[in-house]
Amino acid sequence: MHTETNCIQVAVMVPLRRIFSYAPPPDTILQPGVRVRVPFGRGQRIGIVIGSARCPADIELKTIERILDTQPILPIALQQLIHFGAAYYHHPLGDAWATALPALLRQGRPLPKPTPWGYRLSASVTPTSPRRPGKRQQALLNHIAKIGIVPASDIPALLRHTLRQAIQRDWIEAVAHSATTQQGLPSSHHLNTEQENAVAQLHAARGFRAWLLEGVTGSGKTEVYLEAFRPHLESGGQALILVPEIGLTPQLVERCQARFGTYGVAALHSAQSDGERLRIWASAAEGRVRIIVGTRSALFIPLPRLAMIIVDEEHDPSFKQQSGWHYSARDLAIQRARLENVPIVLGSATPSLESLYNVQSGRFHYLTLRQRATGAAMPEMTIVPLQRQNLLGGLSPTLLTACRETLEAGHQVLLFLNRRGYAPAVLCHDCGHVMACPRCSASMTWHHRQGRLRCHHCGHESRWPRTCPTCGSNTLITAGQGTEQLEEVLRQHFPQAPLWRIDRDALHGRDAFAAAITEIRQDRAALLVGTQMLAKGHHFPAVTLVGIVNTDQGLFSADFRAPERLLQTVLQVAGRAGRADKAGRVLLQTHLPDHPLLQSLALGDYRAPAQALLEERRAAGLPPVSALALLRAEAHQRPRIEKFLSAARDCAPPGLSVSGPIPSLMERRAGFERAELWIQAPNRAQMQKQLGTWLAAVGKLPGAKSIRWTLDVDPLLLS
DNA sequence: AGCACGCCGACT
DNA sequence: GTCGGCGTGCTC
Repeated sequence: MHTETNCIQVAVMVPLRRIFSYAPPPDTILQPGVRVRVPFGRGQRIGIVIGSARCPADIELKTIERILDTQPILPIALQQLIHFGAAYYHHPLGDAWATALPALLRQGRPLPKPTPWGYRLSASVTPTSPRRPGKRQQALLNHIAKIGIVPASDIPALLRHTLRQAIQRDWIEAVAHSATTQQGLPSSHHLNTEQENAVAQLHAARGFRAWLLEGVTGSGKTEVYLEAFRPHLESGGQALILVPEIGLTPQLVERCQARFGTYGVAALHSAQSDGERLRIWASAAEGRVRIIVGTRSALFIPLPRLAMIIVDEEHDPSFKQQSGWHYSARDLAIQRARLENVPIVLGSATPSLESLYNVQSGRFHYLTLRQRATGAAMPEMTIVPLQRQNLLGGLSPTLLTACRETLEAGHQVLLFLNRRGYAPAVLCHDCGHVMACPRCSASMTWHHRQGRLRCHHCGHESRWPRTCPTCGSNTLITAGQGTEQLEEVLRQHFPQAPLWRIDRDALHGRDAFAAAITEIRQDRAALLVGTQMLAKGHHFPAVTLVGIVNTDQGLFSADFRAPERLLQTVLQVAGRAGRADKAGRVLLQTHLPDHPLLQSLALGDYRAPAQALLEERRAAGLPPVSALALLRAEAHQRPRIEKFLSAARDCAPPGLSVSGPIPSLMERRAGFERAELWIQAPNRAQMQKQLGTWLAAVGKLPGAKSIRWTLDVDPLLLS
């Protein structure tokens, strides 16, 4: 005779692929999605109630220590999204929950009390406080007087103290909820026919539907997003915009604010403090903020009246989390849209091959903007062959001449080089020994200003070696160019031209970047040198010449996605340039002028070369045509990872094609030897179905505990 | 992930 | 003779 009792299943916030059962506290009802504090090991942990089950009464269970929420912390659709994402990427559920929640909630802190929707000037004509407003308070009062009712979300964290004082002194009063019937401001631009068509189709959408909005740079995609929101916002809905990096798209936030500020607009990103993020999170959950612009993690923000999701620059690899839970915010956003039954728009000038493939297979609907809304012509692309040219710091005479002409015409030049530092390598001129990182299989980068050799992969630093460690020679030289060297060469060559270097080393913090952008916008002749940072978000109207300094970097990478990224990066950088009255041109420096990809790219079109790459992927059986996952392993001794991965390969189910172990692209990183298995399947569904049971077996393999291993489903960057 | 238990090298 | 290295095992 077996007796059974009720037990509560809890996803504990530890990276363990299992659920734990607890005895419920007496006289309680626990809904799924409620946070609990549970005894775990010799300490306590936060967990999420997943459900309840019948357990044999003779198993001794610990009891839930404390219930932290009266209501589920996330609505059911988001709970389902986390469960789907944990299952799809085969990540421990508790850890997926931990990733999805703001830090303070993950730590068990209470939800903040609902704050007022907004503030207005107090009705009392004679303030009870005898004190006069201070400088800051007066500024705040003036601001509120001008706007009428200011949403709480529009008041910067800096002014919260000022605000609290002003409320205490009865100058300002809280408004409980959006009593405003205000509408967004009308669009300041007329939409062109293409934009109108796109907006009309989006307005007509009901329920879930995924769109790819392919619009050349400058075609006014943002305008389409904003106008697509309008009716939803007017009927009380909320919108979510995901962007790759918020620091690079402040204009998007500003434009939302300018047009729909009365509805409540907030940005969510990692530069904010935990407290700030939680406040914004809570105000979105309460419906006080109606538009959220955020990076990857904003995907999980609760929006009770969600009406539409946008993923801007959907091709950008930063939507894929590279550590911990390896999820793609873009792909999960589609799942969220499906679960919440709302339309989703993926926008890009250079869509990912994944999205193009989804359009071709009918999963996505397609919208296109071919004209630049500004009326500016697309820049003209020219291939600059480098063979047998005299290069000055990696710059050809053709590019230097073009720079001079552009500066003399009073315009700006943008030189793109995706390499920080002075030189990517230092080597011995006598014996060829390369100064390598002792902990990684990579060369050390020379940083001239700091006078340090630095490894860009693990942060290891050393000084310039006095002599070659192999042959003792003292003739050590740099090889190759980075942005720091480009800056030096250009300053010598064009001493009177203002020069801006835009990379992570030259600019510390968001403010430095914003300040540089403001200066650059001053519209005088100048040289801009930069990395990836220059390629995203900002438009530089005075730039009429773009130089791609090292095009070939993207042609030699062992990452099968490198050509796709090269294509996207070049066209994105090219799109930064020019405006209606100043035609732009782009020079592509290459040692392979006849390369078909470059030939095709030089026509300035994305679709033809992208389609060619897609056909190559199809022929090679690579994503997006098939499904791919990587089982990566790291350990100090190479034989151990090889033994582990071989054993894993040998227990794989027949439905998965597993190859390897092969050394990772970077064989050693931060002192760890690295290798991987490539797992391929005809499609994602089949992959997903078979990975689960296999992974359970892999976890039980000898060595599985002493080797660091991770599964990356739909890997985006090989490393 | 933490944290404890458990066997082999250089130190008070 | 101990302190401590990290291999392995467990967490309801």
